[in-house]
Amino acid sequence: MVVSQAEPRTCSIARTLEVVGEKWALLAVREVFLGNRRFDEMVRRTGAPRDTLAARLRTLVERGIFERRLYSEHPARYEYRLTDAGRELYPVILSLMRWGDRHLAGEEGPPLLLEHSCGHTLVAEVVCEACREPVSARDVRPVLPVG
Amino acid sequence: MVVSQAEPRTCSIARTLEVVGEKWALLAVREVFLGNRRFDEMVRRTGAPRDTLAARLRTLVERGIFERRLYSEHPARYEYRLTDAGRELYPVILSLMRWGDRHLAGEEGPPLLLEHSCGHTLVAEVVCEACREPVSARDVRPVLPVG
DNA sequence: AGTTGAGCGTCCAGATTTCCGACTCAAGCG
DNA sequence: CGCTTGAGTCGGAAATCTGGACGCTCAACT
Repeated sequence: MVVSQAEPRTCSIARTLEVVGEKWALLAVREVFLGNRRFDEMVRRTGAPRDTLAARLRTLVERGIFERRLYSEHPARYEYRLTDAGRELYPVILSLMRWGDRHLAGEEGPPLLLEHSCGHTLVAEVVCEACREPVSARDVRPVLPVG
Repeated sequence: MVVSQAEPRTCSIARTLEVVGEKWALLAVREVFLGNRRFDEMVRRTGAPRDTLAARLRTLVERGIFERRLYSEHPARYEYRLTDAGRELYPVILSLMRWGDRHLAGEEGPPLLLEHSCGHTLVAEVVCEACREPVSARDVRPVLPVG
């Protein structure tokens, strides 16, 4: 009897979204990538409600995306820094940004540019690590891991 | 008077998240990339509540990510297909998946593998379109567009 | 000394979303 | 006829999000 196991898949996409898929989470991550590590600054730049952002930062610290670091004693002040795992979210941020640049930027073009150390404006592209070719959905076939 | 315009930025990341950032949206997109274009199938594979998924599909169609296409008259049945814009979300999906594979897969490894047409298992990497080098956050500097 | 302001939150009440199970409706199957 | 499949809708409970007010500590101004 072949059971067509149609239970919800818990793929890596779903798992990742459980960590950073809540509202405002990725915008908080964006701000830290842009160098704004402080609560008030993040509130201003993201537009998130203070309460919501506070909650989000708490869970992102718990989940190992941010580290809460004391940067001033006395008025005890903390800033949020990316952990290594957090830093590896950069491709996610770049892909989202790229899509928005292409599909949602008005005539004025993208509202933010990134300059790569090679001297060019960064345009992010996803390639296959093995052959270095750009990847499009039609070149890819899903395979169940041997288990 | 220098006004430190700290109003919420509407960057491309925020804009993109407004389109696909709601709960279940990207999982619906994932399913269609995996070839499951039908409502019931998506419900089963994602685990989303039926009504939430129905709402999500509606907005994703409105926003030009999916096309709702009749595949059977009489019992009128529709399936959801990616538009060109939707197909370009592939890098987002791949980046999320990659992060999950690295940081959230248990001992059994990733729950799903992708085979690239080059013959290797796909490992997605983000490179700078200009110099083809892998991009890391520290090689990048934000620049405000001349306006 | 008193006031203002920055920085970093918490608290609360109300609005929105999400969730879940049950239900509908229209075929097609045996 | 009664069961199954496909694609939803409905209603009420639960969770999440929101905006505004408030608290606290310190530093700087008047």
